[in-house]
Amino acid sequence: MLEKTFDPAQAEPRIYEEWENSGAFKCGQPGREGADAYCIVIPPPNVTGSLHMGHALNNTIQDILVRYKRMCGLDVLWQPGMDHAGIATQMVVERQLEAAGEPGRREMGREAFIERVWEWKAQSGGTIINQLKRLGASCDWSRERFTMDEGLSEAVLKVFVELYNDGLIYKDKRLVNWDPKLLTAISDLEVIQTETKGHLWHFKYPVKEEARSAGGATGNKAKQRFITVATTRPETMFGDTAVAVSGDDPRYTDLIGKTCILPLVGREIPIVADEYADPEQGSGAVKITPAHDFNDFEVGRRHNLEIINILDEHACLNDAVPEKYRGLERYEARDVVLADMEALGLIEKIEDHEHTVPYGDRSNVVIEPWLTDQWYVNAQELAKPAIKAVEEGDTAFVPKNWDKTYFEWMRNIQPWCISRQLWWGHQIPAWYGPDGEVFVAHNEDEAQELAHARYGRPVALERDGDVLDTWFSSALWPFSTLGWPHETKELERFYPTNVLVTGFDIIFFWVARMMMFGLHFMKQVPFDTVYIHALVRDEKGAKMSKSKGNVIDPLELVDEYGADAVRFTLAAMAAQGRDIKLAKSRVEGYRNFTTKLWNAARFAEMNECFDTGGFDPVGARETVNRWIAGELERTARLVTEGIEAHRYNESASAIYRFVWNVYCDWYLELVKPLLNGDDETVRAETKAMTAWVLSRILQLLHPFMPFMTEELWRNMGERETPLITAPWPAPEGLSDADADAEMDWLIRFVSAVRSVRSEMNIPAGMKIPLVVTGANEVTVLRVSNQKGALQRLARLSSLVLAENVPEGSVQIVLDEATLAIPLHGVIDIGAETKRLEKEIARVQVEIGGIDKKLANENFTSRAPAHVVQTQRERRDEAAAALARLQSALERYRGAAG
RNA sequence: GGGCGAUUAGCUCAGCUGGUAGAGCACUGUGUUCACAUCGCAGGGGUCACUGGUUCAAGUCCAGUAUCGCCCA
Repeated sequence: MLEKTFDPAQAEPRIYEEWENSGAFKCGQPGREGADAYCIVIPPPNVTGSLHMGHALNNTIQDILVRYKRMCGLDVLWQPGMDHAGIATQMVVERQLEAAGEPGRREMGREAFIERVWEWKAQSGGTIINQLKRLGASCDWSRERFTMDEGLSEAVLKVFVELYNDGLIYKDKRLVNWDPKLLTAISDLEVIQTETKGHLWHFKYPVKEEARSAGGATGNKAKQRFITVATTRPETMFGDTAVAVSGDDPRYTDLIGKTCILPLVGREIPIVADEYADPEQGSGAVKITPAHDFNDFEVGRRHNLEIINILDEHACLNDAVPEKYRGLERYEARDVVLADMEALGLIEKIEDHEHTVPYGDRSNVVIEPWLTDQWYVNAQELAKPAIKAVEEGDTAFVPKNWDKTYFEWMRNIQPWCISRQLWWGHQIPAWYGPDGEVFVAHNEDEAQELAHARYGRPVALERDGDVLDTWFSSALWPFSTLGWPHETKELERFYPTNVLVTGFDIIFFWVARMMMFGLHFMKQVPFDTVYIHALVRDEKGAKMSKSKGNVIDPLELVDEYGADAVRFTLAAMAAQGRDIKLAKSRVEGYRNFTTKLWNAARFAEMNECFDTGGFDPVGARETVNRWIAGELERTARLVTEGIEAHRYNESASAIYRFVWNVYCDWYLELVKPLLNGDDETVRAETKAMTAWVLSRILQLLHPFMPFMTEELWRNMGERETPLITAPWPAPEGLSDADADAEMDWLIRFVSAVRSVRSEMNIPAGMKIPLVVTGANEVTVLRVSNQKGALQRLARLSSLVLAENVPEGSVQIVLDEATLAIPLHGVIDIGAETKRLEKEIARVQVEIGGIDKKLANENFTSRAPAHVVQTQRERRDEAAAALARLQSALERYRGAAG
């Protein structure tokens, strides 16, 4: 016997273990050698990460696809793994060392530190993997990969060396986003631009050519001309090498080409005309600090300006500034500069000013644009085929409009800085000779060979200490995890993969880079489809983040409602193109749905409806059975189409409606008498159909709620295979229009009677007589066929056919017939009259509307014939109903009068 | 500044290619034999942000306005 309720906490781990032990998650299952392959690579979560709602949605969608395709008979690989998250991981371990009072990273040295990171990973890394399992993710864990694994590292080496040899990786001195706390370069995408209230300081720089006359020490200051520059970063003035003004700005035209004297420093710097200076902004003149501002760097390049780096790696002033200021931290320096400028009377004014300040997303300190030597990938070159592939549809975004975001970024792509000043990661395979010459090779021996060839003798080589950006290795994920650079059978079989499922915020991070490297090294796109799902937000629509403290922990929801309910909720809310604002009440509602299914199964069990196999629904005789088979098949089609089109919410709502509003609300109620009846043939067929439909429900629901469906599958039939590897329902041509029409009529009949009962406050327990009048042949037949069901569901004491409506009856118009409920003395004629009048008014409005349409020449001539036809039919039906309602009303009036 | 998107029932949201406005939750009334009170039955609630346009027909297509959100600079 099934327990009274399903206990997810007890059942889910047990079922998951059984799946895993059975090998069902693995690709290459016996019997599927000849089947089509289907592959999804997981967007690798971070080894330090833990499951948040975004992961829950992302992996639920992948698991739905994977389970569905597995049931369709494909050879499925869901390739799992994690990336090594250079900065994040290094920070975690460093913090751990600090907390334990142990020597820091630099004290213990590189090798020992990296050993500690591996230890950390073994002990506490990858908690997210177990969290994914709790969600039911059916990844092939036997193939789990990590970006720092030997195989993936081999791929990284090969890629680096090849791209270097092809000239697509190079070393360059450029401005990077420098994190002065973590002491490494970081990517644009790791920089958070934050709106900040600051100031705009207006500094007066004296113009050399218009200085006061020599010798006038005390001054005829009025004669001295100044140019006023506005800046948000006074402390960078030591690095100024020009002042820029707009060439169209009449205030400054005469100054272009002249020079000014940089206060505090005394350096002469040119005044140049450049479009970057905006006459509307500040004073219209800007100081140019090419070494410390990305825009200024470009201006400097255009005017061939000197680039003076004034900061060290900690963002303290270096020896390039006057002695007084050396060693000052950038914000200390700011205060000193302001004080000194003030003392010189060179501050014209100070305005409040809102501007964006870059912060490191990990360190949360202000990022400094800093001039350094770094390794770069020529992303512009690699982007070309990646852009083309999407333009030509080799890879398609779903929903489509995301390709705009992709194109926008790819077409404006900057050189990709891939070196990081960290220890945890793939160390760059570059060795330097005594003269600084670089040798890029797969290993030191090979580098030595190259060096030997150059120097003609063995020399000491020093390896580049930097490591590669984590995304460099993540970019190889779709093929490195399949065994590349080795020609494995998995690589052959599963590349290109089918779909990448991810959030839009990841388009730049992974999608773009995977596309570039996939195309370059495999000559094929890494995936046919990129499905971009919604972002999960909190109830108010804010992005969930740790700092905001509005995070809903998916595992808490799983504890509370079960994994099935959480998954179903996410699927049901995963409509395309919209964010998900998650409310707990939705999860609760879908938990109730799982309970409903459980109870339906218990009902089936109590009535000995077991799926013993071998039942052919095509041969069913009973109308109700033929009907439910057709309804099931229509639902199966909707569910299938929904998944195929990535419209998971449509699949979810189709199966939800079928299970609850069709199977439970009507079918099970209708078959109760049959299951308890005397007709053994009917009974056997109904038992079989009840069980068969339940099995189909379990199959269709399995991708969405795998645990409960698997549990019921085992308990509700004799099975050849666990549900996870059971086949997906295929269409069998089960629709029967006559059965559908009859059941539709029955449902309307029962609903109408119930409605009237409720309106008239007829006690639920009270059975009432009902007389059908004006019935045509079909209705006469249906009444006879469905008499038991009608009496039971409408709670009728008797059901008869008659010529005339008995006096004092409640009357219900149903198609051509009028249902009369004779209740002498019970009914309130006045209330009934009102009810009918209201109904009449409603129908009249409807008819009026249709008549207006049909009277319109343009409508009848221009609208498609079938639309016009539908309107005519609707009008006829409404008119017939109106006539019957009116005659019903007449009878009351007769009775009252 | 550039781009994307949203505005539909009290709340959270569906509504694909134009053709009778839907769901869940909440609310109201009511509970009959043993699947289910995590439930059943019945019900109330919407000038689909606004203004124009296209069309026989607009929540749906187009333009503009307002408000809100996100991404990029």
